[in-house]
Amino acid sequence: MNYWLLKSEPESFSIDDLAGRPKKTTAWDGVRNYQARNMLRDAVKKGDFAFFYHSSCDVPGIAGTVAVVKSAYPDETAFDRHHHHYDADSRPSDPRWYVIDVKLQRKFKRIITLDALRKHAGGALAELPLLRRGNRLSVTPVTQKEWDFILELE
DNA sequence: GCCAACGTTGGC
DNA sequence: GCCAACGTTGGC
Repeated sequence: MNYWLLKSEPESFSIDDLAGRPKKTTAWDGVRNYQARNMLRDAVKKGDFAFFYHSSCDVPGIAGTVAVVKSAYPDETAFDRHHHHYDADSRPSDPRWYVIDVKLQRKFKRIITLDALRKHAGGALAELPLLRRGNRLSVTPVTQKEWDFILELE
């Protein structure tokens, strides 16, 4: 079992949007970066957990946790020519992009802000990819120790 | 809106 | 394979 951090811009999809979905579950679609795709496809598995991170917003930070309820399968938004995430080079016979299904586990009472996380950039969270310079990946791994530590910050 | 830090594209 | 130009991410 592994832990992850998933980024989303709350203006397009927030933790409250997830809470409003049937069964509080959604396909995590729209990942269009190969490194992130590889992790989604090959490493993230049903039974894993992930932080739901709000990026590019007033208060960037971790808004809650989700459970991975389905391992990778093809991202159908890539096949829909009218969809914002359409990719003509991804075909059903040879899909290029993948999704996982996630279910809301817990929304934090208060967001664990990027600022709060940064306070530990020299210590317990020194290796957290999110805090590394220039990090832009929307799917990154979190160790068990980091996971436990961050939960204590709520 | 700015800009750093990437990733991708395409000419050569 | 190199690398300049361009696009995207995301914090500020």
